[in-house]
Amino acid sequence: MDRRQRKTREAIFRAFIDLLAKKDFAQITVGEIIDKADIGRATFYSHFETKDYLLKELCEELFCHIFDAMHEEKVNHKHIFDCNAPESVFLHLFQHLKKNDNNILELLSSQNNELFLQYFKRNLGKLVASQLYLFESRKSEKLPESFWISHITSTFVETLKWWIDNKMSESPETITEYFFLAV
Amino acid sequence: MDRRQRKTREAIFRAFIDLLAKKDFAQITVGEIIDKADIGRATFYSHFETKDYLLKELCEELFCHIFDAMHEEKVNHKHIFDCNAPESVFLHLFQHLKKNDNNILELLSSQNNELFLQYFKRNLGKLVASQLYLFESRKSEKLPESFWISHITSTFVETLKWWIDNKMSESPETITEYFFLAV
DNA sequence: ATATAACCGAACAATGAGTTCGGTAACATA
DNA sequence: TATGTTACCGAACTCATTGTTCGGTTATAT
Repeated sequence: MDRRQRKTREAIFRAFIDLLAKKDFAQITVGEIIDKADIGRATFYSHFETKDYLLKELCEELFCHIFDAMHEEKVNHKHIFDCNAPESVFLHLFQHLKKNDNNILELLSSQNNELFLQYFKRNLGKLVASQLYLFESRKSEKLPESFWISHITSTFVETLKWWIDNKMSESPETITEYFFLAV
Repeated sequence: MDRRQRKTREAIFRAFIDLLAKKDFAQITVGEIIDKADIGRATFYSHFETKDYLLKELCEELFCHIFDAMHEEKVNHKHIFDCNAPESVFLHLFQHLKKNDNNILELLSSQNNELFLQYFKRNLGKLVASQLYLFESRKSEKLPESFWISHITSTFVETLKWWIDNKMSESPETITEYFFLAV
């Protein structure tokens, strides 16, 4: 990819995340983004069809970043998905989220987290569904599978929200414990 | 209240709910609302400061409607909040929601339910907090109270969402059972 | 060295938000 | 029934924002 394209794209994302930390998505204008990113108007529209697509691509990038990083750690340490420690997948997720590599936390500030978390939930659901055997219990037998998957996924996201609202003061280990107690 | 004011207000709400059933809140314009409601532009703005306030007032009205109706039933039948049947509060909520008196279900269609449910959750949280003793269990001892309240509230809302997505084909009794199994 | 592709910037039309104002009709009160 | 008040109409208006266009300029790849 052309270095110019890459720099422009990064400048837009940076400006966008900065603005998201301050105000709601709906209130952010394209004018503000291009001013902060210091690029021309036409350039913005040559990169992103609309403001909504910008958000969508940002969410995708963050999401991939989290799961790719998780995947790498998995390969290096080789102790994830250990059947004796089913909670390790989620522990790693919480750990990675706390690292806040790409200012993810700013995106997750209470105003806009709904947007990313919705996206997050849709994809996390697939992971949960594929790892459902980890959650077998007395409860799961009495509930429809789709309800059960949806409940686990939602509980993860709600746990994450609670953690963020609490300034992430607890350790990832503690949060993982809360998650498995709740679910 | 002046009959003219009441009629105008109702026409606006009606048009707004109709539109919400078809498209996302962000895509609805004031122009569409006043066309459908068949009123003047200035009239709209004399009733509602902005489109956002219209949504806020609609949510408040729906929310009050649900809880007021619940309150009446409570007075008439006198068997809610029976300590032997802690689930009855939530059963009544599910029952009332299924009745769909004011086209609530259209507002809760998957596109926009996030908005109302957020509002719903904020207020339901207070109810849960005041009735927390109903949920005492092995789990609750090990979790911070604020986490526990937030989890119960979220699980209720997520259960409701799942029910709506499933066309509300289950009975309120079954859903109440699912809710108490999950939480 | 040269062709290509990205960027600039300035202008443009189109849309929607929210306001203003003079005229009309419905309401409450006496 | 007469009168003053208040809500509504409708049409025009300003303003902010969106998304597009185009000719000129600069960075990049080969």
